[in-house]
Amino acid sequence: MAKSGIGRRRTAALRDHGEGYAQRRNEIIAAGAQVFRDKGFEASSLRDVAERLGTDRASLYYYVASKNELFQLVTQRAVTEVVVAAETVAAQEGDAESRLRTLITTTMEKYEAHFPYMFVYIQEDMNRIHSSSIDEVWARTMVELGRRFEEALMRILHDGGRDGSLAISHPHLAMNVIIGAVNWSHRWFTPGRGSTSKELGNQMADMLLTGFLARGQQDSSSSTA
Amino acid sequence: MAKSGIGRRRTAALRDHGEGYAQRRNEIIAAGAQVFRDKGFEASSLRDVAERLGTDRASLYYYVASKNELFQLVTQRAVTEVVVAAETVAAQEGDAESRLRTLITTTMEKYEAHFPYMFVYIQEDMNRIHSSSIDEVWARTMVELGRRFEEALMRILHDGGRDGSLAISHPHLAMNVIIGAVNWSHRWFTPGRGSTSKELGNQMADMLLTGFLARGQQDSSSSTA
DNA sequence: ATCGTTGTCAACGCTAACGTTGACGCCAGC
DNA sequence: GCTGGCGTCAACGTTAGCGTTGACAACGAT
Repeated sequence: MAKSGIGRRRTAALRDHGEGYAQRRNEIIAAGAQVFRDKGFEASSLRDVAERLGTDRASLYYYVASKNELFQLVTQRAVTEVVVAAETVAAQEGDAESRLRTLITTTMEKYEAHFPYMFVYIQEDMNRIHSSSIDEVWARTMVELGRRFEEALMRILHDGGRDGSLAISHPHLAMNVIIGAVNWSHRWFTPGRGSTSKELGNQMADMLLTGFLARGQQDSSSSTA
Repeated sequence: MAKSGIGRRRTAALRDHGEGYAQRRNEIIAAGAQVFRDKGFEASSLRDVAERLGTDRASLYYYVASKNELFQLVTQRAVTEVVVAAETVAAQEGDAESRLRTLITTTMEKYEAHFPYMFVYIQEDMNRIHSSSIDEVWARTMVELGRRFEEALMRILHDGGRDGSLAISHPHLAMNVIIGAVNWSHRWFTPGRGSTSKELGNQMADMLLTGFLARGQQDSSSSTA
């Protein structure tokens, strides 16, 4: 609110986007992402971010208005991109099976490409943000993006029923299982260590599509209780 | 450390476990669980807990030494119980398929029985606790429990390869997919709303065992990249 | 009746984080 | 060489949480 001193200068510098200014700003965003990923939003302080860059906390305010804004800058692009990609896949031609596979691999690849930005977002439960210190308006936007991702996935699952490529008795639960499997990667996936996102995505798709049951059995105690 | 005043009295009251004392303490633990679940550990303050109980923050210290201890009390029993249950299932007789199903349903049932205690634990990433304010020794214990759960699951998956009931090309990834699907429930499952944990567990097991692919197809672009 | 225990709470000191201010050294362009 | 913006940083005021202290009112046991 107080457009005083540093606030003015930041706004100005941002407007006439100086050459190296944007670059330094990106360094700060990257450092912020790492800190947020390590400690979570609430436990992170701008002091941590400054230390990681070997600079002073106050210097950050020349580039960023607040911890909240930094969080937004960290997540904004990555999340939007993932959601748009998902919607694109959902709207593609082709049977639902292959679109589901593509959605999973594409999402994993995006998680890798936007590492660790995406995981910062996944870690925070944007649904409970009203009781957190994250900016509320921003949180609503994020929740909305999450909803759109779910919608894209649901569309594929429903299409699968129609085109006969998928057999899904409980679509909403299926959605949560898929999202859970994919998003839980924030606890174990580190780009560069082990398989690539593409490999992992395909293997995950295999598992989710064909199941763990060895072929040549038809069992299934199954169903409700 | 400072065994002064209130600390002494708390220790004493705890030792000669007064009748209503334990009960009031449990109320506080329950309230703590709710607050932790709503806001996450870091964002929660003892002030929040006190307010939820309509009492004063300082009163809590008569029952609980610190926010850290409260967190431990909230998670301790639930997590231990889930892990022990998982190990029991893993050690049971029977083919791997049915044990895997049982592990999933049992876990979901425990999540329901220990709601919201278990979700408080799942929400926090105990692996990054060294950079959080949660007690480090305690965190290690929790990490160890998580490892034991994974171990139990891995045992079942391996057995499935031997007894021929499961076909799993990438066991470790399969483990992460299953755990992800199950644990992600902390974002969408509320006991009493919708299906029961037993129903959900069985449906999830169906999905993971048989996959989403409609039968009568054998496709699979499959595998690595 | 009185005394001690029990549960509570107002108040304190301390720490850490936030966002702001004002000024400093430095290099670029004139 | 002078001047002006640029990036930095020491220092400030403020807020919020922590854990502690000391006392008070209620009540049960003696």
